[in-house]
Amino acid sequence: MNKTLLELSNELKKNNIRLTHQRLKVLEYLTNSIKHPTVEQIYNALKKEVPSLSKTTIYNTLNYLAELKLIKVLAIDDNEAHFDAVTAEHGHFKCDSCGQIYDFDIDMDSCKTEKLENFIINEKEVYFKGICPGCLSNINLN
Amino acid sequence: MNKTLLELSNELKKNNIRLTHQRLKVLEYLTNSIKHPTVEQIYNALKKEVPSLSKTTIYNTLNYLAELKLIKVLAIDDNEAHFDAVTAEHGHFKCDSCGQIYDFDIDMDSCKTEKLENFIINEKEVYFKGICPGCLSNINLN
DNA sequence: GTTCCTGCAAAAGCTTTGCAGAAGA
DNA sequence: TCTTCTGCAAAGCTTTTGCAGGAAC
Repeated sequence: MNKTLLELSNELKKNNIRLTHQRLKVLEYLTNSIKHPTVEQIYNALKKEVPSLSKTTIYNTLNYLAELKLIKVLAIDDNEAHFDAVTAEHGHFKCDSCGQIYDFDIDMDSCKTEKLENFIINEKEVYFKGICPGCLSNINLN
Repeated sequence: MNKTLLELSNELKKNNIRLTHQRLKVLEYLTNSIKHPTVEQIYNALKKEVPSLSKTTIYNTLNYLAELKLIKVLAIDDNEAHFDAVTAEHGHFKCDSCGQIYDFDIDMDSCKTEKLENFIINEKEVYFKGICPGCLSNINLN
């Protein structure tokens, strides 16, 4: 369940964060994307349409959204952060071969965990890594 | 179940990686530590005993161990990598208040997950974040 | 003696910060 | 008009790389 552009926009307005042209474009790209883009990818995708756009503004916008918990920052990649407009609980699988990140359903409440009785848990991240089916079939063909 | 210094040493020897004085000290520190240290922390802990030690050597050693899957690199912290000599499946909880990382038991096979039938999974990371009991009781006292 | 390692310095890469001019409300 | 934002340049950090001297075997 992706957050819509309208939802994000309204949340920002509520928090007195101005809806500039650049920010709307970043939000639009993020909410339409299923690929958990990086700042670099957002920048490359939008620079034709918004030539003046800077990475600073992208960071600025994403950091606001993350602070308001409207998006998630994924640390699944060693080099750079990926951003996800889907905040509902789900896991992420990163293919070590092609680098693509896939979503998968996971119900953390069904997991047997222990020793966390007196902890307050605000955030749960699940990262799996390996080889995706597409890369697997390519390997088998060779 | 921590890997022992002897186990790690033998594995390195098997892989033709020389057991220098510096590497043994890094291994020793890591296997005796339960706190998932960073490169900075290892460096600060060992520089009195091994004054010439450089961070380059610590990175070098840890990267070898990680490549051989003898230790795990934790991406639970946004700023820097933490290292864990325990490679058996378990989750990590990071306290947003004090920054400490706690281990907890988790049985991933008991989790309801879907959509990963044709994926090869080599690695599973589970990161929870929130407030630990120690910080909670401090907050309540104020 | 050969090979690999160490540690310094420099480079690389992602992210943040300072600030003057521009845009939003 | 007043406040906030943008985008450039520079700085900050962690991590990697190049390389000459040194240690391991």
